[in-house]
Amino acid sequence: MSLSYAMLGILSYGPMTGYGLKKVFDKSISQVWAASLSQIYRELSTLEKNGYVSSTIQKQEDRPDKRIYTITEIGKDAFLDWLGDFPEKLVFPQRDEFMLRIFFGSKLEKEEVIKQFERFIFQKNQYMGILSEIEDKFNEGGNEFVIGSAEKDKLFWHFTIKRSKMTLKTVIKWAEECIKELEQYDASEIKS
Amino acid sequence: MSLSYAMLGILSYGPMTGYGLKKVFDKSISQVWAASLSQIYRELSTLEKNGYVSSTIQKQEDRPDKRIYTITEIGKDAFLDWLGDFPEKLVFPQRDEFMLRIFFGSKLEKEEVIKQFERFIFQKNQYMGILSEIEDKFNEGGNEFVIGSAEKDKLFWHFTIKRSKMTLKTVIKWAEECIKELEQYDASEIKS
DNA sequence: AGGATCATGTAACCGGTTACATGATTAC
DNA sequence: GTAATCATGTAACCGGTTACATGATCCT
Repeated sequence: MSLSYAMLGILSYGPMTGYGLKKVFDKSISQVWAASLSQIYRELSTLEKNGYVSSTIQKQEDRPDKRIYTITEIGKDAFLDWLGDFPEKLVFPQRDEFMLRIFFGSKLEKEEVIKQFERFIFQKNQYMGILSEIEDKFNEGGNEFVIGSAEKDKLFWHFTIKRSKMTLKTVIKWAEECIKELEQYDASEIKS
Repeated sequence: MSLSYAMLGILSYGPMTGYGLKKVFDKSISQVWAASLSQIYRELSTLEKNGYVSSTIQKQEDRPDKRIYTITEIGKDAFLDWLGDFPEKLVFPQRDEFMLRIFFGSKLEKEEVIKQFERFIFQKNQYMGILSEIEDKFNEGGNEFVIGSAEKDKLFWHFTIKRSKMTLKTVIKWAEECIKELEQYDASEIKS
């Protein structure tokens, strides 16, 4: 399962609590793999049951006790096996609710569809801004929760952000062109 | 649930069997929303239970009997409601196994990573070819299972294909640039 | 002879989401 | 005072995947 390998990958940089893992997900990997806290805790207990991680409890007086997880040798091996074993086929699941609605767009008024394309563009632009901020902080070296401070780690992290930005730019362009095509189509309809 | 609306959307073009729905999914909507047969049958029975579709059995001698589903007025209303009610936030789930591996790419040999990028490019190019074929057939007007033969239906179908092609082109470019950056990084490493 | 197509379903499993439960401390 | 942060979990639900079951006809 991918979630478990994502977690093992993070733990390969150092021991951490479940709560800490969640932060790393949110601040860096979530671009690529998202996880909820309940999922993380559930998965940690099965990882421990299978011997991929071990845990120790650290008592704290002012805060709740921490359960700190450490990756085992077996866990490291499993992670590296998974990493080296790229899947033969990369069938990315195609389920996009926005696209599904566009597919049936002929059943809506043209104005309504254009409004939705514009909303789409607005939100994608917004997300582009957020991404740029994340990237800036990262380049300044500020973000403590981006694991791996080595230059090579940063290169790969940059690759993931780069892909998000490139595809964002593309889908925005796509939506703009769709609006144009819709308007042209409409104009030709009225003439004929 | 999106699957049910996808099915209602297809049935709004005309009555169909579960098996027929599967074909429409595979030949056109699967770009945007995929479905398996077992899912379709399960969903059809709940749709019928809730009064969104009704069914009649058509006896056949040489083939198994057909259960033909027809969308009801309630079903049509529900579909149009859903279609008009675009979601406020389009948070597309970010879970991509390939990207997850790239994220941890610093733990692999450079050559290994490049090999994976090249495999990625190869497969995306292959898929681009398939898409173009689908598009050509569609433009010739050949594909019987693309629902809705009206010009306006075609326009929206074209939008979905267009998006797939544009994003494919972009991710291929992304992977090519990553390879270049990896090689440049490696060269600078050796010098220093 | 063997696989694809037509045609319908059931059951188990797996992983992601949401809700529930608890409770102190700190920052605005 | 109230929201966020720290910290850990459990339970139910929901939807997607995989496997199982059946069986005729058509194409190579």
